[in-house]
Amino acid sequence: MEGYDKYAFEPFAVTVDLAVFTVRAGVLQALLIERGQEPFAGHWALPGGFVLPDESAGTAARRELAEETGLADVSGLHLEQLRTYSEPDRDPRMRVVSVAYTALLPDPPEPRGGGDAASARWLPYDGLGPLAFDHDRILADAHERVGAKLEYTCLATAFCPPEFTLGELQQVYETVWGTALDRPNFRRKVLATPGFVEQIPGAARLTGGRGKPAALYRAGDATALHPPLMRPASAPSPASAPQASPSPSSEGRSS
Amino acid sequence: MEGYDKYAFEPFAVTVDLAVFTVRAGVLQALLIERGQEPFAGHWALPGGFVLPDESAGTAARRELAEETGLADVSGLHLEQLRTYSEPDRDPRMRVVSVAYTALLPDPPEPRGGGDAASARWLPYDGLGPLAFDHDRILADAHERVGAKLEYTCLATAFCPPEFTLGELQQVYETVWGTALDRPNFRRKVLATPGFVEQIPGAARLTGGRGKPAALYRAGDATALHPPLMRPASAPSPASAPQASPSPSSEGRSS
DNA sequence: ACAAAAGTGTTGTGAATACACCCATGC
DNA sequence: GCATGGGTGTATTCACAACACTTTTGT
Repeated sequence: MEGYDKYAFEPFAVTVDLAVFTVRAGVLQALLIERGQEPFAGHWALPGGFVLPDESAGTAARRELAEETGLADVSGLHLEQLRTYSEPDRDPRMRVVSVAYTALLPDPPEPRGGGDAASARWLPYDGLGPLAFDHDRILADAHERVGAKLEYTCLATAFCPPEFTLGELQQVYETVWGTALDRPNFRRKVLATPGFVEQIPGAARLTGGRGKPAALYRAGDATALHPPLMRPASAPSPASAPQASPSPSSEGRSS
Repeated sequence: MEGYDKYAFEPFAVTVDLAVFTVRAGVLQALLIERGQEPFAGHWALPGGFVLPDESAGTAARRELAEETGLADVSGLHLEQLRTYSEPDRDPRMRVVSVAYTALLPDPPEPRGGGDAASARWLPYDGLGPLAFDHDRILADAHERVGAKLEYTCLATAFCPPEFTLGELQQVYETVWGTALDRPNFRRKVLATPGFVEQIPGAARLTGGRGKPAALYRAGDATALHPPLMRPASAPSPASAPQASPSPSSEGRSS
């Protein structure tokens, strides 16, 4: 490995895989595509695709997100690099190194993207069967990361439409964490954090059809939560985040 | 991008870059190598190298770490994936996608690795001149990440030798964060977290040559800090961690 | 009237801060 | 003795959890 002979090695393919989440009706859902061909024909897989020669992985991820969701404007969506999966045997066909990204969207349209996706669908995160490649692990890593970031960032608003109620924001937390939160305390905490949300003066909206109309809020410009909004100590908590060595990994091609 | 023609695209090189930190005498230091050839001849760069065809990026990172530090046993060291840098123009020679790793070590030997490193040295993190490629950014990202993880994990012990005093542990925090901490409170916080450290019964050691001998501790088996040990609100705090799009990136070849 | 959902108030407990103070050692 | 660093105690402040209660809507 001295010089820079481009063809010194078997080439590596570099791809992106997308773990796209949304919260709909109190259920955490992930965007998945059904594979039409081997390997893993018939299995669900994460959307993704090759990084093109002149784009960065981040650019490729946003391009794939647009193709896969069919959304016209994907520029405002939250998209964040998760980690890279590079086990040599991730993909039986060839050596594929995949940079995984996590995306969060509000009120998703049914996909059927304009892109090449065979059949893209939103499926509930809980109770997913085994996915193709190591996509189970990627999706689980993404879920863990999103759950953790809700604690110390204002990320939750990325799941919400431009105008939302505090109840809806709370439901994001409860859905991602899988725990119930105390409404008065949640409310105080959110409002006490400057820049997390800003109230829209006159606006209000009914949420469940019944009950008092709720005030509407917009996402603020803050990005961090100080102090954090910690989830109640319940689960044994994975806690030791992504390690270096033991990282299975795989990738999915959508086209 | 339909099939799987291995040579459909200009090949991507996949490399690892290492941001290796240590704390010596209250100074945060990074392991860097001096580049002997263009591009960036004479500049300092992160150690790193190609991922070989049959190894994962994590395996490659640990191999490079051993080569670069010259340490016989590198298996116990903390090594963790940071993120991947993939801007198309990172390296002027060809398309290089680099998976960056962060490593932490205690009381480092002077490098001069058995490896191929031209001239590897520990340099103080503060006041580093511009590094080769986008290694400035990688190193800054790594520093930010380590600082953040000290808050909510037991990572600090990775900077310490097998037996250490609480004063030394505190110095790790102070050095990485660049802030002073209250000793009594730090002590209570650490001891109140079960599994963070465990005292070695009879042992004690002088630290500064003067003063009362300090009790010795070993790293415990805990991995998370609940509740976290937050750094005093001071710096504007980058807070919004790695985003997707704006990620310059580069790589360094050591051989 | 009742249910459902938003919103407010209060109170007790625990944690973090900011100190003051004592102990052991080298010089 | 004094400087240096380890170790203990304590009071104030702050944040949070828990829960009772009021308000506004639809049925």
